[in-house]
Amino acid sequence: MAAREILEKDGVEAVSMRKVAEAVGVTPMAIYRHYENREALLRAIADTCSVELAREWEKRAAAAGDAETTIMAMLDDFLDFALRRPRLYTFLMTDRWDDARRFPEDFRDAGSPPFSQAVAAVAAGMQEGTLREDDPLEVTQSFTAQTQGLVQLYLGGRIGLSEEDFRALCRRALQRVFAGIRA
Amino acid sequence: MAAREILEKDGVEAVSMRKVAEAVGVTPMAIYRHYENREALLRAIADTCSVELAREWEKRAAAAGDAETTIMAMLDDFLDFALRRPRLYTFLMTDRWDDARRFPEDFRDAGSPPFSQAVAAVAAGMQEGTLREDDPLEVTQSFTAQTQGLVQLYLGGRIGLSEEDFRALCRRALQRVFAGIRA
DNA sequence: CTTCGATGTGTACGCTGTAGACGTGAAGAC
DNA sequence: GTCTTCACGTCTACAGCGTACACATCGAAG
Repeated sequence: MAAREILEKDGVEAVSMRKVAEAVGVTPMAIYRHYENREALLRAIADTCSVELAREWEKRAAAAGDAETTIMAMLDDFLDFALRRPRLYTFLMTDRWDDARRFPEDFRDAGSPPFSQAVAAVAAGMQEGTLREDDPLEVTQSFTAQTQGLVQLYLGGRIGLSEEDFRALCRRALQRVFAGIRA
Repeated sequence: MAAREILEKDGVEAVSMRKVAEAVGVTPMAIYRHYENREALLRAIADTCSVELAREWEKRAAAAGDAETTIMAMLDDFLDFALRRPRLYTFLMTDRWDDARRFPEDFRDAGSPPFSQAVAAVAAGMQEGTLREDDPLEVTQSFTAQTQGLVQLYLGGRIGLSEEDFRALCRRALQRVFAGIRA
């Protein structure tokens, strides 16, 4: 998939049928034999990447430790992805999808693998008593949304910190969710 | 500013020089006498809207109550804006700006009025003892990022809830930040 | 009256997604 | 062997985009 390389390098808006066609060595219209339109092409890329990403993350899911430790490790994985492949991240996470996976239904089962793993960690934490009894799905979403918000700000150029400082900021923010901010 | 109406109705990508020109009753190139290019035009819209928004929010800033109450009220204001004018919200908050305001420097002073008000509320909460002593800026960012993340998911069609349910979800998420999730 | 700057128009170029007509070669039916 | 079909590709064309550039208009200042 040559289109995916263009995407990772220059962002979605750079993925034009003509450029993809040239990269593949074919005329632009030939692509339409395989994808209904540009949107469908982009979606195919998104699906492929999601699966890949899920497989990457699954490997480290079986780490030992309590829920908080596991979740902190997941944060690092997530930031690795977001900061090393920002174009792909933006494409997968923040661009508008008309039929994207939806919370809560699609996340109940294996809809979004990384998210499911986080939910599992949270549920385990509640079982082992290190996390307060609550809806695991919502709790997970509470802090994943926070990280996504921070990453979005960072990638949007709105946080003037070095990558390292930003990662530390994310960790502190997440820790506040664990600890609460109320006195 | 006719461009702004197009933006609110159909989103940034619908704001073309030709459409704006037609709406104003002028040829596309005439716009270039007033704005260097499309980017500059968009930025002018963004600036105007930011100022308007800041003025709207300032009105309700002088509410009584403790920090938590004040912040919860601000959440409602924020969601009002995000849900009633989603195109404008996305444009102002999530689209990439090359020289957007940056955290933390630009937010230290009056860089972002609504954000500053939230920071003030947090600082007040720490002073009055209802919030744990911490960096007010970072604490504020911790929960504003969460809300922005949730809104982004919602506007991206990734949360299949009614507006009312979504608002409730945001409130619960924010309350978890106050209380913490740790047992 | 002339000059000048601000403001507009008209035309054109290169980019985009994609519709529609056409070619072409391999697979299966008779 | 011939004929049909179909997947796959090309070529051309159109409407839309941002915008560079040349030119027109017009009120004010000299």
